[in-house]
Amino acid sequence: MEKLNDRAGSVLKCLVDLYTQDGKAVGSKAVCEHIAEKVSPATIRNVMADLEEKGFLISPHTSAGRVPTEEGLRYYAKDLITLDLDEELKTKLELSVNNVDDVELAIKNLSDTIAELTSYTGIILSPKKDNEILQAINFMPLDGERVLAVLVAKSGYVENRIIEIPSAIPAEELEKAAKELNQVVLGKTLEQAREIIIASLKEHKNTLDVALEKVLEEELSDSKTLVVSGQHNLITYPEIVREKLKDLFDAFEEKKLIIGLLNVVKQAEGVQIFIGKDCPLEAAKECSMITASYGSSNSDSLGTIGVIGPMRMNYQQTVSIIDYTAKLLSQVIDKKGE
Amino acid sequence: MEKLNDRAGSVLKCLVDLYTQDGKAVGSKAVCEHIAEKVSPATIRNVMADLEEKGFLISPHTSAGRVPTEEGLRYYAKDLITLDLDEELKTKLELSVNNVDDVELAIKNLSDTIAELTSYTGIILSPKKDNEILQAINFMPLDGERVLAVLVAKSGYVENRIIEIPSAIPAEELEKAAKELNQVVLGKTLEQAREIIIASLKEHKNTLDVALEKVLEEELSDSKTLVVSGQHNLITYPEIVREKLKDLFDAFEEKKLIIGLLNVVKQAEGVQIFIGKDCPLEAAKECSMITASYGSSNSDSLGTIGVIGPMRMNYQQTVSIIDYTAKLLSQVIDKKGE
DNA sequence: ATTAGCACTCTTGACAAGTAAGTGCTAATG
DNA sequence: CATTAGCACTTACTTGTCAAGAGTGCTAAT
Repeated sequence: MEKLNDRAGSVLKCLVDLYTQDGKAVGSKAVCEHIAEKVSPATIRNVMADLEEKGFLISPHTSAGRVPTEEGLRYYAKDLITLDLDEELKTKLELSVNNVDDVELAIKNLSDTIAELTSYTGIILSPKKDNEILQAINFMPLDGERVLAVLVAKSGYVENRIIEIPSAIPAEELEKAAKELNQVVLGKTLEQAREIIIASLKEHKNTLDVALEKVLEEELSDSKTLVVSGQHNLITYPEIVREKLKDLFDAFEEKKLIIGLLNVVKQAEGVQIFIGKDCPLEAAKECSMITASYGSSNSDSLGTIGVIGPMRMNYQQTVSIIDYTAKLLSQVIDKKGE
Repeated sequence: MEKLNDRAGSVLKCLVDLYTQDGKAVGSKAVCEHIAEKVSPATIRNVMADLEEKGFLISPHTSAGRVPTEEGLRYYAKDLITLDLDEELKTKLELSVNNVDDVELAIKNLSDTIAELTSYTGIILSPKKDNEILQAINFMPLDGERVLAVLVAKSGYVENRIIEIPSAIPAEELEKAAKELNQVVLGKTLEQAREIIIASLKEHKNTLDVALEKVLEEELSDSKTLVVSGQHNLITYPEIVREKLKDLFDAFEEKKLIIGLLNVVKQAEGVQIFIGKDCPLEAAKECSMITASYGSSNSDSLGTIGVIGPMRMNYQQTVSIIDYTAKLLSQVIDKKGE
């Protein structure tokens, strides 16, 4: 993609900034009034004609000013914004994870805050639990045929499963089993723990281990959760027609869809920007999506954080927020992992 | 409210049925074509004029047919529908709680199914946990300053809390405490358990009890949860303007609002119908809401189940569904309580 | 009591004319 | 030579008018 000269850049930036405010086409006069350079509307018009030539702008009709194309927005988002976040916003983001030592809760809070700050929809995919470090494991007998298994990870994440067992196991037996298991499995990741249990299982057939293996398996298969905040914000943007809105909300409900999508996305480093048809989610083909990966620096267990909003998004601010939040969340997780 | 004669009733019923299909005003000819009685449009017109006189109908303008007023809908919902549910729908509802012995999950499934069957928004407020029967209680030491308390209720409901304790407590001590507590507290309701613990606390100051009391208190204050399903269905109805839609979604997000509202509502027995301005929720003043209480027959621990949809709702079917579901859910809970 | 017929009212869509907004082009300017 | 003022041109938006269509209320006939 060729580089625009300074003036063309300023005009495009100014036009996009104006356009994103209300989604209406903007004319040369309006740009002239808001641009730093002291030039006349006629000059702006010449530049705008060039930009249209290049495919960055388009006029809905001859007397309607111009609207950035997806291509134009892409150039804008790539080359014309600077990462720079208001101190106030930084503080708000930090506050939402302050004194929170449960990662799940931190994620929920951040997602909410992102939605609030951007007025778009915040989504956070939590990282796989495979690499969570087991801190404690315990069994509680409930009745003859059911045992509650409690797994606590170092991150504060707690999971319980009720396990059906074929025959009653006395409480002492259970305690012994738990203690033995603790010896072997503590400090390992869930993934490692699983392997160990499966191995030990092969040696001496133990009813409890069979059951526990099942627990861990479920754990791993269902190991990602998605938090979505502020969906209702999208209702505000009239250019998202009701039908598309419905599709989007359906997608949010059908979390699997989004999880799949974010898995595709998470490979890359840094902030990724998807504009219009770039969006890997069918329902968002007329929206934009900004994502970033986060995660502990010493593990490959990554999650993804993102925002979905209208195509006329405030890219500058949103990208900054996503960038900052991804780093913040990584810190939170790092701190827990210590 | 005076009673309408048979013919007026038929006309009102037929008109409302037609109206609810697409929300357009309906004329005498349309009614004539769908009503069982063999009468001419002119006759229908006379009846409609009467109904308008009584305040049940209104014409948007002289040549537009008629639309039921809120009053008209109220009469319709009260006197002109019969509780009668398709076997197929019954089966679908039953299937969604079949083989589900976790009450929380049953509630979620039912809410989803209601939303799916009605195309409106399903809401279920779960009953207070006060009357849940404790089946087991246990403590797991995590590190020097934190203990995980696990409470299991007979219903399968599990709650964990991480408790911060001022000074380390040895594992044996914890086990002993748990065992003692189990002796005293098992089989009691959460509410009773709380009282017992507070009492025992007064006798011998025990660090653990202090912490545990806090757990139970949180439990009680935050003892209701709200499940909302199929919000996106409301997007379909164009008469719900975007602004109202936003208000509604805001309300769903702000669950407290709805919880408060459903608390107000739950006094009554049987199905309650709120039409338009009857709705106790500000954002739903132009919608309708149908609710019913449910709960174990041998306790006063009630929850509420409901649907929010457009004013031109299929009252007949929706009321039947809510009625049936409330009974179904009560059964599920009764069965668990055994 | 019911109904056919008809005049009346009001919305809707189409069309025309006038207005406003914004453009592209040309010629003048520093 | 880049910039700009000026102007003709294009197009959407608005307003007004008109005809068609839908539905009503009323009256007179059955």
